[in-house]
Amino acid sequence: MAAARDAAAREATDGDVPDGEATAREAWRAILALMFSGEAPGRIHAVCQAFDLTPAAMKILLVLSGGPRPMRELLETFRHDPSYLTSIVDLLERRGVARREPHPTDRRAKRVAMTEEGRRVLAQVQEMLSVPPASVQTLSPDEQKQLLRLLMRVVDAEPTIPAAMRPRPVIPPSD
Amino acid sequence: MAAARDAAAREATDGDVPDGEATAREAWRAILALMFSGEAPGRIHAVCQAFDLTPAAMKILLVLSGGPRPMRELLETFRHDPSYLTSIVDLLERRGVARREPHPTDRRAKRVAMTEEGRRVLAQVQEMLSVPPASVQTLSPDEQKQLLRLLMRVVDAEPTIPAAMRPRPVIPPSD
DNA sequence: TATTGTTATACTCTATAACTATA
DNA sequence: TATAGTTATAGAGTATAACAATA
Repeated sequence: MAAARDAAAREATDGDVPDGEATAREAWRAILALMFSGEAPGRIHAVCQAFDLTPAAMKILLVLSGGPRPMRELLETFRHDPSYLTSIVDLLERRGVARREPHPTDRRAKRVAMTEEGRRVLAQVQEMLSVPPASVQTLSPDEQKQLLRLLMRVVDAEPTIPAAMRPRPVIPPSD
Repeated sequence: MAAARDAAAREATDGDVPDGEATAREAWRAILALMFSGEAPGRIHAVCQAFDLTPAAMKILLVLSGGPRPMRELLETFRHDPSYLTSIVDLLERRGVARREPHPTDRRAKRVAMTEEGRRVLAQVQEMLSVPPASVQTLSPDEQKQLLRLLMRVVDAEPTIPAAMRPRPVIPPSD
């Protein structure tokens, strides 16, 4: 822990960061700023409240949209404590959005599957979360397309992002 | 609360969203995905642990970089409960990164100011947070510049983002 | 013996209610 | 009487330790 801090201190004091990395860093800082301070934190909070789910439970729900998952796999994905995952799945079951089912081959294990109610809730959660902050509309339609194109490339390079969370290309209206 | 859910349900079921908004929405979803599931959550957690600060305390520190702030103003900015702000400032004082000082004109009020140690810690925190996920390097240097340019425009349109969190333009090396 | 998951418990983060001091 | 901030306390959210069942 002290080691990490020392490394940071070293880099923070001498300013000769390669230029290529500097651009990526500033872009990343922009993304952090948008998530940390704009309308985002309040809205995520509001969505969780509206559906009586914790942020952790909501993220699990997003992953379950891809199909039933053994608890073991969810643990690897989220790096939670096993007992905490138990409580999250308990909550999801109480809300009726997911249920435990026996693992087909390993009788020790259980799988977690999304219910029909879960699909309905997920659709609404995603709808509420997806509303962009007004500041994005500062960009022209063309610039917005540019931004989406670049961000999709970045997201595509992140293997751990569940399919339901990935942006989809916008198809121009057919009429 | 039920009203918000109903509105979401309505939008989630009929798919005729205006195309311009659809692009902004997908771009925003990409940003959410990067923050929710990539390397980001673990790293934010790690930084807070490394400096023994809570996420809330770290955000206050970022704001204080702009100068001393009355607690009242911090409450407006973060919409926390007053008693919770008290405990956050207590923590910042215990860590030696900020201190309370009397308000110059209103003897009821107090201002919170960053210490020299606070400036050192802030520099290291920002250094650690600013490391972009590897996926950003998927983009060419030119594309990274494009991305930064677009994101800076969006961030500039968000008035509540503190100066210390805003991305800075990358100046090409002078040699 | 190792692995999957649960129970019981404790710790951290955040909010609510009642209070003190100043305006 | 209203406002700035604190204390005491309660409630979520998350982790640690000991355990039961299956492999």
